[in-house]
Amino acid sequence: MNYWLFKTEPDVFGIDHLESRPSQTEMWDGVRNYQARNFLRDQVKTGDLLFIYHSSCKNIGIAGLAEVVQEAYPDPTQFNPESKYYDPKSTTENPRWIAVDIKFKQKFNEVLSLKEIKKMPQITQLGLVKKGHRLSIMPVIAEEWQLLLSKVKN
DNA sequence: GCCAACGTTGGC
DNA sequence: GCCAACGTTGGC
Repeated sequence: MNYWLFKTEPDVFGIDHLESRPSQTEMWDGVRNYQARNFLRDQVKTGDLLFIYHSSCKNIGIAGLAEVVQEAYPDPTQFNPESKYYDPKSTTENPRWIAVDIKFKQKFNEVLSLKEIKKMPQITQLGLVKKGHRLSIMPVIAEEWQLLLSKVKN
């Protein structure tokens, strides 16, 4: 089993939206970056756990926990001309983009802020603390996952 | 709103 | 296949 961090803008879709969805489950679509796509396609598996990370907002950081309940399938938005994620070069025979379904597990009482995470000397692998860190889907190694979880105030 | 750091595109 | 131009991301 693997651990992940999924980025999202809470003004658009955050941990609260996920919690209030039917079955607290949502299709994670719209990923249009090849590296992130490859993670979704090849490594994100049903049963994996992930942090929901809020970016581009007032309270930046890890806001909660979710679980992958359906692994890789073709992202339907790529075939929909009405969607802003429409990709005319993608075909049903050879879909370019991948979605997964995730289910809400927990909302943290306090967001574990990026500032705090950057202050943790043991966190060295996590993409968030690296330069650039623009991936919207990134792996979290088990040691760092446990450490981050232990810092969550609940 | 600024701007650095990336990713993508397209001419050659 | 190179690389300049352009677009996007995302913290600040």
